[in-house]
Amino acid sequence: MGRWKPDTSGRLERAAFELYLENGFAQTTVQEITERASVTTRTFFRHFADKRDVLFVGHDELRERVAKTIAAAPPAWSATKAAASGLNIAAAALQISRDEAQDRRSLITATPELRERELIMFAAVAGTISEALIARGVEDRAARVVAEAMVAAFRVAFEYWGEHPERELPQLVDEALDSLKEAFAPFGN
Amino acid sequence: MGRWKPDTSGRLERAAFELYLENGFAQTTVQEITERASVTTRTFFRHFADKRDVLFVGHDELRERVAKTIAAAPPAWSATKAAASGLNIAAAALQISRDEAQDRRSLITATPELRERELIMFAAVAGTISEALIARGVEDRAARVVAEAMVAAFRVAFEYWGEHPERELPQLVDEALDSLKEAFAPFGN
DNA sequence: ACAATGATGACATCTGGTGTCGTGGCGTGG
DNA sequence: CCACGCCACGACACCAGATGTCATCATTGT
Repeated sequence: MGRWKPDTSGRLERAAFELYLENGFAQTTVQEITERASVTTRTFFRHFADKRDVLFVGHDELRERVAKTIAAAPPAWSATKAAASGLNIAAAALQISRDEAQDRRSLITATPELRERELIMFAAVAGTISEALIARGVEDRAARVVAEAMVAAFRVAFEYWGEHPERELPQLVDEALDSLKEAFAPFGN
Repeated sequence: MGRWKPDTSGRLERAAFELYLENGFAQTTVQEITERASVTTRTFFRHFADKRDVLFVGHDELRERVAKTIAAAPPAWSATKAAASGLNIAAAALQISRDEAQDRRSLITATPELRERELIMFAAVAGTISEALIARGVEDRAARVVAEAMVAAFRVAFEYWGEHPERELPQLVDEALDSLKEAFAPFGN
Protein backbone atom coordinates (compact mmCIF):
# COMPACT_ATOMS: atom_id res chain seq x y z
CA MET A 1 0.00 0.00 0.00
CA GLY A 2 1.46 3.29 -1.09
CA ARG A 3 1.74 6.45 0.84
CA TRP A 4 -1.16 7.84 -1.12
CA LYS A 5 -4.16 6.33 -2.87
CA PRO A 6 -3.32 5.36 -6.45
CA ASP A 7 -4.42 7.07 -9.67
CA THR A 8 -4.58 10.61 -8.36
CA SER A 9 -5.08 11.99 -11.82
CA GLY A 10 -7.98 9.66 -12.58
CA ARG A 11 -9.64 10.34 -9.24
CA LEU A 12 -9.39 14.08 -9.84
CA GLU A 13 -10.75 13.73 -13.33
CA ARG A 14 -13.74 11.68 -12.23
CA ALA A 15 -14.45 13.88 -9.22
CA ALA A 16 -14.33 17.01 -11.34
CA PHE A 17 -16.52 15.60 -14.10
CA GLU A 18 -19.10 14.41 -11.58
CA LEU A 19 -19.22 17.72 -9.77
CA TYR A 20 -19.41 19.71 -13.00
CA LEU A 21 -22.40 17.64 -14.04
CA GLU A 22 -24.02 17.79 -10.62
CA ASN A 23 -23.63 21.46 -9.83
CA GLY A 24 -22.38 23.11 -13.00
CA PHE A 25 -18.88 24.19 -13.92
CA ALA A 26 -18.84 27.67 -12.42
CA GLN A 27 -20.49 26.53 -9.20
CA THR A 28 -17.82 23.90 -8.62
CA THR A 29 -14.69 24.99 -6.78
CA VAL A 30 -11.35 23.31 -7.09
CA GLN A 31 -11.48 22.74 -3.36
CA GLU A 32 -14.64 20.66 -3.70
CA ILE A 33 -13.00 18.57 -6.40
CA THR A 34 -9.87 17.94 -4.36
CA GLU A 35 -11.87 17.12 -1.26
CA ARG A 36 -13.78 14.47 -3.16
CA ALA A 37 -10.53 13.12 -4.55
CA SER A 38 -8.80 13.36 -1.16
CA VAL A 39 -5.90 15.55 -2.21
CA THR A 40 -4.95 19.17 -1.71
CA THR A 41 -5.89 21.89 -4.15
CA ARG A 42 -2.22 22.35 -4.98
CA THR A 43 -2.15 18.82 -6.30
CA PHE A 44 -5.00 19.55 -8.67
CA PHE A 45 -2.91 22.15 -10.45
CA ARG A 46 -0.02 19.71 -10.67
CA HIS A 47 -2.16 17.47 -12.86
CA PHE A 48 -4.20 20.02 -14.80
CA ALA A 49 -3.27 23.42 -16.08
CA ASP A 50 -6.57 24.86 -14.92
CA LYS A 51 -10.11 23.99 -13.96
CA ARG A 52 -11.14 23.51 -17.58
CA ASP A 53 -8.26 21.31 -18.56
CA VAL A 54 -9.76 18.27 -16.91
CA LEU A 55 -12.45 18.14 -19.61
CA PHE A 56 -9.99 18.09 -22.46
CA VAL A 57 -7.52 15.39 -21.53
CA GLY A 58 -7.11 12.72 -24.16
CA HIS A 59 -7.71 15.03 -27.06
CA ASP A 60 -4.00 15.30 -27.79
CA GLU A 61 -3.89 11.58 -28.28
CA LEU A 62 -6.88 11.66 -30.61
CA ARG A 63 -5.21 14.41 -32.57
CA GLU A 64 -2.17 12.22 -33.06
CA ARG A 65 -4.36 9.47 -34.45
CA VAL A 66 -5.92 11.92 -36.87
CA ALA A 67 -2.50 13.05 -38.02
CA LYS A 68 -1.30 9.49 -38.51
CA THR A 69 -4.42 8.60 -40.46
CA ILE A 70 -3.88 11.47 -42.86
CA ALA A 71 -0.23 10.63 -43.25
CA ALA A 72 -1.16 7.03 -44.05
CA ALA A 73 -3.75 7.95 -46.67
CA PRO A 74 -2.92 6.92 -50.25
CA PRO A 75 -0.77 9.59 -51.88
CA ALA A 76 -3.14 9.72 -54.81
CA TRP A 77 -5.95 11.03 -52.64
CA SER A 78 -6.78 14.71 -52.77
CA ALA A 79 -6.11 16.91 -49.77
CA THR A 80 -9.78 17.06 -48.90
CA LYS A 81 -10.21 13.30 -49.13
CA ALA A 82 -7.15 12.67 -46.96
CA ALA A 83 -8.27 15.18 -44.38
CA ALA A 84 -11.76 13.73 -44.42
CA SER A 85 -10.37 10.32 -43.57
CA GLY A 86 -8.71 11.84 -40.52
CA LEU A 87 -11.87 13.55 -39.39
CA ASN A 88 -13.74 10.28 -39.77
CA ILE A 89 -11.40 8.65 -37.28
CA ALA A 90 -12.14 11.37 -34.77
CA ALA A 91 -15.87 11.17 -35.39
CA ALA A 92 -15.84 7.41 -34.96
CA ALA A 93 -13.93 7.68 -31.69
CA LEU A 94 -16.44 10.15 -30.31
CA GLN A 95 -19.32 8.02 -31.52
CA ILE A 96 -18.00 5.05 -29.55
CA SER A 97 -18.04 6.91 -26.24
CA ARG A 98 -21.24 8.61 -27.24
CA ASP A 99 -22.88 9.21 -23.87
CA GLU A 100 -19.83 10.58 -22.16
CA ALA A 101 -19.00 12.69 -25.20
CA GLN A 102 -22.48 14.13 -25.19
CA ASP A 103 -22.35 14.89 -21.47
CA ARG A 104 -19.11 16.71 -21.97
CA ARG A 105 -20.56 18.51 -24.96
CA SER A 106 -23.54 19.74 -22.95
CA LEU A 107 -21.28 21.10 -20.27
CA ILE A 108 -19.07 22.86 -22.77
CA THR A 109 -21.82 24.49 -24.78
CA ALA A 110 -23.45 25.70 -21.58
CA THR A 111 -20.31 27.41 -20.34
CA PRO A 112 -18.65 30.25 -22.26
CA GLU A 113 -15.39 29.64 -20.46
CA LEU A 114 -15.38 26.08 -21.72
CA ARG A 115 -16.42 27.05 -25.24
CA GLU A 116 -13.29 29.15 -25.45
CA ARG A 117 -11.18 26.22 -24.52
CA GLU A 118 -13.00 24.00 -26.97
CA LEU A 119 -12.27 26.40 -29.78
CA ILE A 120 -8.60 26.38 -28.88
CA MET A 121 -8.69 22.61 -29.10
CA PHE A 122 -10.32 22.66 -32.52
CA ALA A 123 -7.76 25.21 -33.64
CA ALA A 124 -5.04 22.82 -32.54
CA VAL A 125 -6.68 20.06 -34.55
CA ALA A 126 -6.77 22.30 -37.58
CA GLY A 127 -3.12 23.07 -37.07
CA THR A 128 -2.26 19.40 -36.90
CA ILE A 129 -4.26 18.60 -40.01
CA SER A 130 -2.67 21.51 -41.79
CA GLU A 131 0.78 20.15 -41.01
CA ALA A 132 -0.22 16.71 -42.16
CA LEU A 133 -1.41 18.14 -45.46
CA ILE A 134 1.76 20.15 -45.92
CA ALA A 135 3.70 16.95 -45.36
CA ARG A 136 1.70 15.47 -48.23
CA GLY A 137 2.89 18.27 -50.47
CA VAL A 138 -0.02 20.68 -50.28
CA GLU A 139 1.00 24.31 -50.52
CA ASP A 140 1.17 26.08 -47.16
CA ARG A 141 -1.63 28.59 -47.27
CA ALA A 142 -3.99 26.28 -49.13
CA ALA A 143 -3.35 23.60 -46.52
CA ARG A 144 -4.22 25.99 -43.72
CA VAL A 145 -7.42 27.13 -45.38
CA VAL A 146 -8.57 23.62 -46.21
CA ALA A 147 -7.76 22.32 -42.74
CA GLU A 148 -9.57 25.15 -41.01
CA ALA A 149 -12.58 24.89 -43.26
CA MET A 150 -12.92 21.17 -42.80
CA VAL A 151 -12.54 21.40 -39.06
CA ALA A 152 -15.22 24.07 -39.18
CA ALA A 153 -17.49 21.61 -40.93
CA PHE A 154 -16.66 19.01 -38.31
CA ARG A 155 -17.50 21.50 -35.61
CA VAL A 156 -20.91 22.23 -37.11
CA ALA A 157 -21.60 18.51 -37.39
CA PHE A 158 -20.54 18.06 -33.79
CA GLU A 159 -22.89 20.82 -32.67
CA TYR A 160 -25.71 19.31 -34.67
CA TRP A 161 -24.98 15.97 -33.05
CA GLY A 162 -25.76 17.60 -29.72
CA GLU A 163 -29.19 18.55 -31.03
CA HIS A 164 -29.73 15.10 -32.56
CA PRO A 165 -27.92 12.58 -30.40
CA GLU A 166 -29.57 9.66 -32.16
CA ARG A 167 -27.78 10.47 -35.40
CA GLU A 168 -24.34 9.04 -36.09
CA LEU A 169 -21.55 11.59 -35.91
CA PRO A 170 -19.44 10.20 -38.78
CA GLN A 171 -22.40 10.50 -41.11
CA LEU A 172 -23.17 14.02 -39.92
CA VAL A 173 -19.57 14.97 -40.67
CA ASP A 174 -19.94 13.55 -44.17
CA GLU A 175 -23.07 15.57 -44.70
CA ALA A 176 -21.36 18.74 -43.51
CA LEU A 177 -18.49 18.14 -45.91
CA ASP A 178 -20.99 17.61 -48.70
CA SER A 179 -22.50 20.99 -47.86
CA LEU A 180 -19.08 22.49 -48.31
CA LYS A 181 -18.57 20.90 -51.71
CA GLU A 182 -21.96 22.02 -52.84
CA ALA A 183 -21.49 25.60 -51.67
CA PHE A 184 -18.13 26.00 -53.30
CA ALA A 185 -18.92 24.24 -56.53
CA PRO A 186 -17.68 26.37 -59.42
CA PHE A 187 -21.09 27.38 -60.72
CA GLY A 188 -23.13 29.99 -58.91
CA ASN A 189 -20.18 31.89 -57.51
CA MET B 1 -16.12 70.60 -14.72
CA GLY B 2 -17.53 67.28 -13.73
CA ARG B 3 -16.96 65.36 -10.62
CA TRP B 4 -14.66 63.04 -12.55
CA LYS B 5 -12.48 63.36 -15.62
CA PRO B 6 -14.42 62.66 -18.80
CA ASP B 7 -14.23 59.59 -21.06
CA THR B 8 -13.37 57.02 -18.41
CA SER B 9 -13.87 54.19 -20.83
CA GLY B 10 -11.58 55.67 -23.43
CA ARG B 11 -8.90 56.46 -20.86
CA LEU B 12 -9.01 52.90 -19.59
CA GLU B 13 -8.85 51.51 -23.10
CA ARG B 14 -5.85 53.58 -24.05
CA ALA B 15 -4.05 52.93 -20.77
CA ALA B 16 -4.59 49.20 -21.08
CA PHE B 17 -3.51 49.03 -24.71
CA GLU B 18 -0.37 51.01 -23.97
CA LEU B 19 0.58 48.89 -20.99
CA TYR B 20 -0.12 45.65 -22.84
CA LEU B 21 2.22 46.76 -25.60
CA GLU B 22 4.85 48.05 -23.18
CA ASN B 23 5.01 45.17 -20.73
CA GLY B 24 2.94 42.38 -22.19
CA PHE B 25 -0.57 41.30 -21.38
CA ALA B 26 0.14 38.89 -18.54
CA GLN B 27 2.63 41.22 -16.89
CA THR B 28 0.10 44.03 -16.76
CA THR B 29 -2.19 44.16 -13.74
CA VAL B 30 -5.56 45.79 -13.71
CA GLN B 31 -4.29 47.97 -10.91
CA GLU B 32 -1.58 49.40 -13.14
CA ILE B 33 -4.15 50.16 -15.81
CA THR B 34 -6.48 51.90 -13.43
CA GLU B 35 -3.69 53.88 -11.85
CA ARG B 36 -2.70 55.22 -15.25
CA ALA B 37 -6.32 56.05 -15.98
CA SER B 38 -6.87 57.53 -12.51
CA VAL B 39 -9.78 55.35 -11.46
CA THR B 40 -10.24 52.45 -9.09
CA THR B 41 -9.92 48.85 -10.20
CA ARG B 42 -13.61 48.35 -9.51
CA THR B 43 -14.36 50.89 -12.20
CA PHE B 44 -12.36 48.93 -14.76
CA PHE B 45 -14.71 46.00 -14.38
CA ARG B 46 -17.71 48.26 -14.76
CA HIS B 47 -16.56 49.11 -18.27
CA PHE B 48 -15.02 45.80 -19.37
CA ALA B 49 -16.04 42.26 -18.57
CA ASP B 50 -12.44 41.27 -18.01
CA LYS B 51 -8.86 42.19 -18.75
CA ARG B 52 -9.10 40.87 -22.32
CA ASP B 53 -12.31 42.64 -23.20
CA VAL B 54 -10.59 45.93 -23.70
CA LEU B 55 -8.91 44.61 -26.86
CA PHE B 56 -12.16 43.55 -28.48
CA VAL B 57 -14.41 46.56 -28.15
CA GLY B 58 -15.85 47.76 -31.43
CA HIS B 59 -16.05 44.33 -32.97
CA ASP B 60 -19.76 44.05 -32.25
CA GLU B 61 -20.32 47.12 -34.35
CA LEU B 62 -18.22 45.73 -37.20
CA ARG B 63 -20.21 42.52 -37.01
CA GLU B 64 -23.42 44.49 -37.45
CA ARG B 65 -22.00 46.10 -40.56
CA VAL B 66 -21.12 42.69 -41.95
CA ALA B 67 -24.63 41.44 -41.28
CA LYS B 68 -26.21 44.46 -42.95
CA THR B 69 -23.96 44.11 -45.98
CA ILE B 70 -25.00 40.51 -46.46
CA ALA B 71 -28.64 41.37 -46.00
CA ALA B 72 -28.31 44.10 -48.61
CA ALA B 73 -26.63 41.86 -51.18
CA PRO B 74 -28.64 41.20 -54.37
CA PRO B 75 -30.98 38.26 -53.80
CA ALA B 76 -29.67 36.61 -56.94
CA TRP B 77 -26.21 36.24 -55.42
CA SER B 78 -25.19 32.86 -54.10
CA ALA B 79 -24.68 32.34 -50.40
CA THR B 80 -20.92 32.32 -50.80
CA LYS B 81 -20.88 35.50 -52.84
CA ALA B 82 -23.13 37.30 -50.37
CA ALA B 83 -21.05 36.17 -47.42
CA ALA B 84 -17.87 37.16 -49.23
CA SER B 85 -19.20 40.68 -49.65
CA GLY B 86 -19.67 40.86 -45.90
CA LEU B 87 -16.17 39.62 -45.21
CA ASN B 88 -14.78 42.19 -47.62
CA ILE B 89 -16.32 44.96 -45.54
CA ALA B 90 -14.61 43.65 -42.44
CA ALA B 91 -11.30 43.23 -44.25
CA ALA B 92 -11.48 46.76 -45.62
CA ALA B 93 -12.22 48.17 -42.17
CA LEU B 94 -9.21 46.42 -40.69
CA GLN B 95 -7.04 47.51 -43.59
CA ILE B 96 -7.90 51.14 -42.90
CA SER B 97 -6.65 51.02 -39.30
CA ARG B 98 -3.82 48.78 -40.36
CA ASP B 99 -1.14 49.69 -37.83
CA GLU B 100 -3.36 49.51 -34.80
CA ALA B 101 -4.95 46.32 -36.07
CA GLN B 102 -1.54 44.77 -36.51
CA ASP B 103 -0.41 45.82 -33.05
CA ARG B 104 -3.50 44.24 -31.59
CA ARG B 105 -2.92 41.16 -33.70
CA SER B 106 0.61 40.74 -32.43
CA LEU B 107 -0.57 40.96 -28.86
CA ILE B 108 -3.31 38.44 -29.42
CA THR B 109 -1.23 35.84 -31.21
CA ALA B 110 1.43 36.10 -28.53
CA THR B 111 -1.02 35.43 -25.70
CA PRO B 112 -2.97 32.16 -25.47
CA GLU B 113 -5.54 33.80 -23.22
CA LEU B 114 -6.21 36.38 -25.91
CA ARG B 115 -6.29 33.82 -28.70
CA GLU B 116 -9.15 32.12 -26.92
CA ARG B 117 -11.06 35.32 -26.83
CA GLU B 118 -10.30 36.01 -30.46
CA LEU B 119 -11.69 32.64 -31.46
CA ILE B 120 -14.88 33.37 -29.54
CA MET B 121 -15.16 36.60 -31.48
CA PHE B 122 -14.71 34.85 -34.82
CA ALA B 123 -17.29 32.27 -33.75
CA ALA B 124 -19.69 35.11 -33.07
CA VAL B 125 -19.01 36.51 -36.52
CA ALA B 126 -19.71 33.12 -38.04
CA GLY B 127 -22.96 32.97 -36.08
CA THR B 128 -23.99 36.36 -37.36
CA ILE B 129 -23.17 35.48 -40.95
CA SER B 130 -25.01 32.21 -40.56
CA GLU B 131 -28.13 34.05 -39.44
CA ALA B 132 -27.82 36.49 -42.30
CA LEU B 133 -27.64 33.61 -44.76
CA ILE B 134 -30.61 31.88 -43.19
CA ALA B 135 -32.53 35.12 -43.58
CA ARG B 136 -31.67 34.93 -47.29
CA GLY B 137 -33.31 31.53 -47.50
CA VAL B 138 -30.29 29.26 -47.13
CA GLU B 139 -31.03 26.02 -45.32
CA ASP B 140 -29.97 26.02 -41.68
CA ARG B 141 -27.17 23.51 -41.52
CA ALA B 142 -25.71 24.51 -44.88
CA ALA B 143 -25.69 28.12 -43.75
CA ARG B 144 -23.80 27.22 -40.62
CA VAL B 145 -21.21 25.21 -42.50
CA VAL B 146 -20.67 27.85 -45.16
CA ALA B 147 -20.43 30.65 -42.62
CA GLU B 148 -17.94 28.80 -40.45
CA ALA B 149 -15.84 27.75 -43.42
CA MET B 150 -15.68 31.22 -44.86
CA VAL B 151 -14.82 32.77 -41.53
CA ALA B 152 -12.12 30.13 -41.25
CA ALA B 153 -10.73 31.32 -44.57
CA PHE B 154 -10.87 34.89 -43.32
CA ARG B 155 -9.02 33.86 -40.20
CA VAL B 156 -6.22 32.25 -42.19
CA ALA B 157 -5.95 35.35 -44.35
CA PHE B 158 -5.83 37.50 -41.24
CA GLU B 159 -3.04 35.38 -39.79
CA TYR B 160 -1.14 35.55 -43.04
CA TRP B 161 -1.57 39.31 -42.99
CA GLY B 162 0.36 39.31 -39.73
CA GLU B 163 3.27 37.61 -41.47
CA HIS B 164 3.02 39.91 -44.51
CA PRO B 165 1.80 43.29 -43.29
CA GLU B 166 2.56 44.92 -46.61
CA ARG B 167 -0.10 42.85 -48.37
CA GLU B 168 -3.70 44.10 -48.50
CA LEU B 169 -6.05 42.15 -46.28
CA PRO B 170 -9.07 42.24 -48.62
CA GLN B 171 -7.02 40.66 -51.35
CA LEU B 172 -5.64 38.03 -49.00
CA VAL B 173 -9.19 37.15 -48.05
CA ASP B 174 -10.09 36.76 -51.72
CA GLU B 175 -7.13 34.48 -52.22
CA ALA B 176 -8.12 32.35 -49.25
CA LEU B 177 -11.65 32.01 -50.59
CA ASP B 178 -10.22 31.01 -53.96
CA SER B 179 -8.26 28.27 -52.20
CA LEU B 180 -11.52 27.01 -50.78
CA LYS B 181 -13.21 26.92 -54.16
CA GLU B 182 -10.29 25.13 -55.68
CA ALA B 183 -10.06 22.54 -52.93
CA PHE B 184 -13.74 21.69 -52.99
CA ALA B 185 -14.17 21.69 -56.74
CA PRO B 186 -16.08 18.56 -57.76
CA PHE B 187 -13.18 16.81 -59.44
CA GLY B 188 -10.55 15.13 -57.39
CA ASN B 189 -12.76 14.40 -54.41
C1' DA C 1 21.62 -0.15 3.91
C1' DC C 2 21.71 4.15 1.59
C1' DA C 3 21.08 7.76 -1.68
C1' DA C 4 18.39 9.67 -5.35
C1' DT C 5 13.82 10.43 -7.13
C1' DG C 6 9.41 12.10 -7.45
C1' DA C 7 4.76 12.83 -5.97
C1' DT C 8 2.30 15.07 -2.49
C1' DG C 9 1.22 18.06 1.70
C1' DA C 10 1.50 22.48 3.83
C1' DC C 11 1.76 27.29 3.68
C1' DA C 12 2.05 31.85 1.70
C1' DT C 13 0.84 34.96 -1.69
C1' DC C 14 -0.81 37.25 -5.90
C1' DT C 15 -4.38 38.65 -9.00
C1' DG C 16 -8.74 38.64 -11.33
C1' DG C 17 -13.30 39.28 -10.51
C1' DT C 18 -17.83 40.36 -7.80
C1' DG C 19 -21.17 42.14 -4.22
C1' DT C 20 -22.53 46.01 -1.70
C1' DC C 21 -23.09 50.45 -0.03
C1' DG C 22 -22.12 55.22 0.15
C1' DT C 23 -21.68 59.77 -2.23
C1' DG C 24 -22.11 63.71 -4.86
C1' DG C 25 -22.78 66.10 -9.39
C1' DC C 26 -26.24 66.43 -13.09
C1' DG C 27 -30.59 66.65 -15.35
C1' DT C 28 -35.49 66.89 -15.13
C1' DG C 29 -39.95 68.38 -13.58
C1' DG C 30 -42.66 71.25 -10.78
C1' DC D 1 -35.20 78.10 -8.45
C1' DC D 2 -35.56 74.15 -5.81
C1' DA D 3 -36.12 69.21 -4.85
C1' DC D 4 -35.75 64.85 -6.24
C1' DG D 5 -33.99 60.81 -8.42
C1' DC D 6 -30.52 58.96 -11.40
C1' DC D 7 -26.06 57.34 -12.43
C1' DA D 8 -21.07 56.90 -12.38
C1' DC D 9 -17.70 56.21 -9.49
C1' DG D 10 -15.11 55.43 -4.89
C1' DA D 11 -14.35 52.47 -0.99
C1' DC D 12 -14.31 48.19 1.23
C1' DA D 13 -14.78 43.37 1.79
C1' DC D 14 -14.37 39.04 -0.01
C1' DC D 15 -13.91 34.75 -2.90
C1' DA D 16 -11.67 31.61 -5.98
C1' DG D 17 -8.18 30.42 -9.30
C1' DA D 18 -3.48 29.99 -9.83
C1' DT D 19 1.67 29.85 -8.57
C1' DG D 20 6.12 29.59 -5.83
C1' DT D 21 8.57 27.24 -2.27
C1' DC D 22 10.00 23.95 1.01
C1' DA D 23 9.39 19.83 3.78
C1' DT D 24 8.19 14.98 3.76
C1' DC D 25 8.44 10.21 2.96
C1' DA D 26 7.37 5.84 0.03
C1' DT D 27 9.64 3.75 -3.90
C1' DT D 28 13.37 2.44 -6.69
C1' DG D 29 17.92 1.37 -7.89
C1' DT D 30 22.69 0.57 -6.42
